[in-house]
Amino acid sequence: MSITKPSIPKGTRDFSPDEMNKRNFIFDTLREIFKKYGYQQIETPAMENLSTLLGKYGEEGDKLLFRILNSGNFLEGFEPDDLASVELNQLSSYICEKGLRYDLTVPFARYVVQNRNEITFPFKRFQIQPVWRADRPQKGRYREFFQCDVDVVGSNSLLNEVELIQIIDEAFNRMNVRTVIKINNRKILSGIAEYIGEPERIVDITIAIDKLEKVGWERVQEELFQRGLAEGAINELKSIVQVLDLNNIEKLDFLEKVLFASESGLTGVKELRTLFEYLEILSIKTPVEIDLTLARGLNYYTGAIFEVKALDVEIGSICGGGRYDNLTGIFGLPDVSGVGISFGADRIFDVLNQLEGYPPDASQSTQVLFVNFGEKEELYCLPLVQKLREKGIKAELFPGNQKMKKQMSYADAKKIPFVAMVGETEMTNGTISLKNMVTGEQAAILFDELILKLSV
RNA sequence: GUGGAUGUAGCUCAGCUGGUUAGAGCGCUAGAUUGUGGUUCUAGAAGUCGCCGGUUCGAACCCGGUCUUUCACCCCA
Repeated sequence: MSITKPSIPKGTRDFSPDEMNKRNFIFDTLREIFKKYGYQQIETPAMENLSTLLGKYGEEGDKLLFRILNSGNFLEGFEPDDLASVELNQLSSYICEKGLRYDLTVPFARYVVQNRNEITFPFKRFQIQPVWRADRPQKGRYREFFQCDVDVVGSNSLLNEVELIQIIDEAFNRMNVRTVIKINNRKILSGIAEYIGEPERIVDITIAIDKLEKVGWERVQEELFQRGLAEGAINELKSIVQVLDLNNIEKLDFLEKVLFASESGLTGVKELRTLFEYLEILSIKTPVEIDLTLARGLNYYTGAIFEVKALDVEIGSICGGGRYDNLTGIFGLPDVSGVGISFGADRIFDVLNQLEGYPPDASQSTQVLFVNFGEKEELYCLPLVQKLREKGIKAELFPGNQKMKKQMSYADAKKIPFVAMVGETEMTNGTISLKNMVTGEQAAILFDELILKLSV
């Protein structure tokens, strides 16, 4: 067997202890907040049956699914000729029956339907797990990344939308990331599609206007035309979408007038009005703005659509979600409405890295290292270290009687703030020589003093 | 899936129009300092120049392919 250069698959990453400290800061913060609002954690398997996954994310999504080759002789019954003639896609459906999860929402829907008899509705759940997409990696985009989902299913109340905005607000404030929450409503988009006389083309319309901010109206117009929309409809669309300068209430007033003939459009406007009424009595620090160009890729949103953008870093959205009225319907449980958002932990990680917005102690691990001077000293220090740990102090005894220099360097490399030295002299005196690794000061103190010094 | 860039020591990068033993800084190891890290000084180890093939007397350098990383498009956290 030849030695191969160690490597990891495209689009995946290792995380060092230092990076894990930072990532855990994100996960811990989110988990704590989710729990505070009454959400319960679940996990689902990394792999799902392909039948659960396929067709849920559109044609594009199917292509990006990682498929898992069946074990055993998966080619049994195939002749070489068959392999040459059969379509690649078809072939994979014969030899793969499992795939890696693509997001957390669809597995959650599956979970809800499968466990509907055990679940008390409304069901508030959160889920922090990796997902996989066979996408081509680029900036802020990985093949393996973590999503942190919070959803409520089984409740139509707009209170849920409000609560999710509160969660977003609190989360990014705690993480010191300045953001803006963009919000839209699928019903308004439907209303607009009705208004311009193209009610069937809502998907084409939303995909095109989603790019407005990025490429400008000219290009959007072109794309709409290519997608076969009538010129008159495009012009009417323009007059509606380009109300960017208005504030939220003005936008709603405007839409209410324009969409008077569309029942769904008016419902959407009303929903947003209610939402803003609630938001007003809560002190939300993050700006929330209505963005009619916000459409998002997934087709299953039916009401509110959210997206959160970092203000100080160019990285796309770091959190997104919306309401989906009938997600569980495809698994045989109709009329269960859900609303949820997903925090993109890896992008938040990238943002925090660029802003250096971690709390200063986020990388500190061990508080005190005991230098190992030999066998007698080991026996003397071991119980001391144990006592410190019982007090909740992170302590370690260097494994092995290595050169002092080596042991000190170890403490230095690990950024351990204190080194305790107990040799013959200290054992006789019953003291500990404690060195502060930041200031370089050193003093002989008693063990009880050490405990006091390290307890916070 | 389409198009562009990239790959040289553990890391960040030099390396002239192709020319003989491929360099630096940081890091690492050892010593100065056998109970003191981080600073300083001295010495040392370390590279199939991503991989495969081609052109050439000669390739890190030119050409083709392939893989990696990265940027944009599509799409998306």
